[in-house]
Amino acid sequence: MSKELSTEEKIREAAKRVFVEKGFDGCSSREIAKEAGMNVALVNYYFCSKKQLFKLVFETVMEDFMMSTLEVFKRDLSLESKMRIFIEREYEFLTSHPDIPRFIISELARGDKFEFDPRPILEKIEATGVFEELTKAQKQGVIRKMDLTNLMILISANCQYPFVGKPLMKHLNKLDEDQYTELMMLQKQYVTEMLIGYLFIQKNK
Amino acid sequence: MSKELSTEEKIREAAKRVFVEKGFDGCSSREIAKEAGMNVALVNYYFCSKKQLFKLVFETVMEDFMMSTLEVFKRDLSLESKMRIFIEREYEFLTSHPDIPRFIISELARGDKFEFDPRPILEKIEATGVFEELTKAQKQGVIRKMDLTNLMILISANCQYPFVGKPLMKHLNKLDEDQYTELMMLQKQYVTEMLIGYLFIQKNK
DNA sequence: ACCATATTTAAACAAGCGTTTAAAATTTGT
DNA sequence: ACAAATTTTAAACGCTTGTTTAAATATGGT
Repeated sequence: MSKELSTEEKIREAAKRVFVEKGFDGCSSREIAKEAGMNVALVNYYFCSKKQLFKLVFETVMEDFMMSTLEVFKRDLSLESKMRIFIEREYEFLTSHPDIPRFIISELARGDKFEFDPRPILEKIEATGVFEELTKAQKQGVIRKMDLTNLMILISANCQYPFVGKPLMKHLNKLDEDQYTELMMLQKQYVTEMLIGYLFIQKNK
Repeated sequence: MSKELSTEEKIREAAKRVFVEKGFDGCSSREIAKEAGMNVALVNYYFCSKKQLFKLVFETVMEDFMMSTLEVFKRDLSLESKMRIFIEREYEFLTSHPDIPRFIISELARGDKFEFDPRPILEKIEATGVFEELTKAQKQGVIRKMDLTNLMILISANCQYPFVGKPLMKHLNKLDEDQYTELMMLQKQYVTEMLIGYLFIQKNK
């Protein structure tokens, strides 16, 4: 049982659910308190302000999101295997948390709401060794040479967009949840094949 | 001069700017009125309510966004040319309106705020003949066979994500506006090459 | 058992929200 | 030029917002 949550934790978890679903502007302190089954004043008692609670939630969501998939680059595998597993994990994570990247992007877009310092998360990403590995692979002619930012966008686009753009695609194609999940299974395969095919340089000239 | 805008038009244009930038929940009627240089009461005088003004703005933004690029499919060109021009136009449009897809997706995600009927826009899309052309090309073995929704997501991902995810990428890579624009030029080329290479079936076995 | 501390509560605060009102100003038709 | 209709205004409406207060309750150490 996960009943043994403290008041502070209950509020944090409720806030995560509500913030991710509705955004900072789209919900009230009272709604978060209600979701946690607590009094409104407790939000400020434990977290000082709605803004500060949000900042805390945002940072943990951001870290969960980035780290859940990048771990694979610490493993001892070929780059191609890592890439395949990374995409697999990304789709796995996003299937159960499809609204997280949209949340992160939307909130970062209105950055004046809180000051987000990307350095801690950047250091953790760098600690996985992704960047060195990719740079090395480029020098060795294993993968296509391009700015790592372009490469990152290419991969993120094909992993995240199918979930970020889900509301749009569901509206235009009138799909229910099951149909969309099925589409994502296929999408993952197409994306993997396309990205691997494009990024990795074929040896047999 | 574009000074000859009526009060109604001034409010509509101001609302578009503010809504797209901050979202429905992120702004007030008073902010829109101020942006238009008008009295608050005029918003409701001309548009009945904030919600109705939003609905109107959303529909026009949606149509502009979808139609600005799909027109190319009405032209008499090879499918590959159309695809290349489509991607070109998409990057062109999104370079000057980078926040529009994020706006559309974010607002659709919280769909209980207004009832959006996708049928009018869908009919216009179908009138361009894209779907028939793609289906025909699949039957003839010109392009890879897959559900058109998967195909649409594949293309949208690689065109829209670089702009939708701009806040995230700018934060993680500490890029200024000029650097990002430059990256998008390159991104467009990679994406075009990758998509054409993957989707179109090579003839020389 | 008691007291100090920590937690939780209901109530209230000013400020901002979307919207309405009714009067003022302007435009229009004749 | 005048009256009717339209447009614009300032002010107010009731309600919700984030936050604070002070009293009530629960907890823990001695």
